[in-house]
Amino acid sequence: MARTVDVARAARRREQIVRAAAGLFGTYGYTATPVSRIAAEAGMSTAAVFYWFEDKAAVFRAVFERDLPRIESLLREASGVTDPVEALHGVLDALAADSVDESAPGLLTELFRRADHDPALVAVMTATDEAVVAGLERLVARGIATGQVDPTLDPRESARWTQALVDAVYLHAAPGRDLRAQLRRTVNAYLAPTKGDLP
Amino acid sequence: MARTVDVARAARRREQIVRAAAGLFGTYGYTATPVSRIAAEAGMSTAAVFYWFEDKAAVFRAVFERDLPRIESLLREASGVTDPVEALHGVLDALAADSVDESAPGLLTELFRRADHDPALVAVMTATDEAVVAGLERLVARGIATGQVDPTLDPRESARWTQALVDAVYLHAAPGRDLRAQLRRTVNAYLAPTKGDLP
DNA sequence: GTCTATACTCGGATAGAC
DNA sequence: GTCTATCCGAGTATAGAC
Repeated sequence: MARTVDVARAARRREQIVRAAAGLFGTYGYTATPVSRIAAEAGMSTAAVFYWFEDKAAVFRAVFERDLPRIESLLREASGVTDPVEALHGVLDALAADSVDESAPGLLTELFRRADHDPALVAVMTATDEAVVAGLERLVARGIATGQVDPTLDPRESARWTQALVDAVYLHAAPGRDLRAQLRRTVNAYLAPTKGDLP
Repeated sequence: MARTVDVARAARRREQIVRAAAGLFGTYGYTATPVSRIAAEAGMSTAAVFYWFEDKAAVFRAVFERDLPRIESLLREASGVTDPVEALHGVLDALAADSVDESAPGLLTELFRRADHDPALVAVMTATDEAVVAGLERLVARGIATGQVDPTLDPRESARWTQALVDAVYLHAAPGRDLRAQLRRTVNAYLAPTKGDLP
C-alpha cells in the first residue's frame, strides 16, 4: 500500500500548533487571533492547521486537553513519593508552573469566555478538574493518615479548595510575579494541624 | 420652578435596576440578558432603564460601582478595631459575603469577559482593587507591629495575595458551599508566624 | 445575502413641586 | 397653573446568526 501514518510526526505537528495557539490566544484573545496567525507562528499553512484539527475551537480545546495526561502522570509520580505533603507540594508546583507564562491570566479568562460557546470544552475542563481533585484528595487523606495534616479537615473539600488556590495563582499572576511561593506557604499552613492559636 | 429631582427616588430606582441586573447577568451572562428582561424584573419599561443609565454597559458597571463605597466604609470600621487580625477577618468576611449568592461565580467570570470591551469597567475595578489592597495592607502591617503576623511577610504582597484568595472564593462558590470558613482558616494560617515546621 | 434579536431613540403623557 | 422629572409605547437601526 502506501505510507503509513507517522504517529510521532502527528504528535509533533499538533504540539507545534497548540504551543503557538496557546501564546496567541492568551495574549490577543480567541476571536482576535486568526488561524492564519497560528499557522504562521507554527511554521505551516492555514490549511495544514485544519488538516490536524477539526476547526478553530478544537485547537483551543487542545490547549487544555494536554493537561489531563500530564496531570495523570504527575499524580502517578506523586503516589510514589513517601511524604504525602511533600508530594502534594510537588503536584501544586507543577500545576502552577505555567502561571509564570505571561499569557497565562489571559488564557484563563479566555477559557471562561469560550466555555459558554463550546460544551466540548466544558467536558475537557470537567474531566481535568475531576482528576486533579481526586488526586489531591488522595494526598490529603494520606497526609491525615501520617498526622501531617489536620484530621478535622475533609479531604475532598480541602482538595477542592486547594485547586481553587491554584486558579487564584493563574488569575493573579503577572510578569515578574511568581505566586508559587505564596501558594506553597498558604497550602502548607492551611493543612497543618492547628495549634490552638485561633481566636 | 417645577418638580425637583428626587435624589432618594433616583437611588431607589437605580438600585432596583442594578439588583435585577446583577442576578440576571450572573445567571445568564451579559449578552444573553436583554435590557427588556432587566426592566421587567425591576418592574419598569425598557425606556426607563435607559433614562437612569447611559447604556447597557453602564448598568453592568453599576453592579460593581456599588462596591467601592461599601468597601471604604468597611475599612473605616476596621481601622477602629483594636485587634488588626480580627479586623482583617471581618473585612474578608464582608468582602466574601456576596459569594454565597448563587449567581456570584457567573458574575465574576462575566466581569472578566466584559473587561476587554469596556475600559471604564476596568477603571472601576482598578479603583476598587486598589482600595481593597491598600486597606488590607494597612491591617497586615498593623498585624506585624503587634507580632500577630509573620514579620518576614511583605505587607503589600500579602495583601494582594489575600485579595486573590477572595477572588478564589467567588469563583469557586456554589449553592450550599460557603467557602468563607476555608478563607478564614487559610488567611489565618498564612499570616501566622511560622514555627519552624516548614521542610 | 436575508432575517431576527435587541440596543437604543423619540414624541409624548403624567404628575408632583412650586 | 406651569414647568419639568420621570416614565412609557412605538418605533428605528444595526450587529450578528444563519
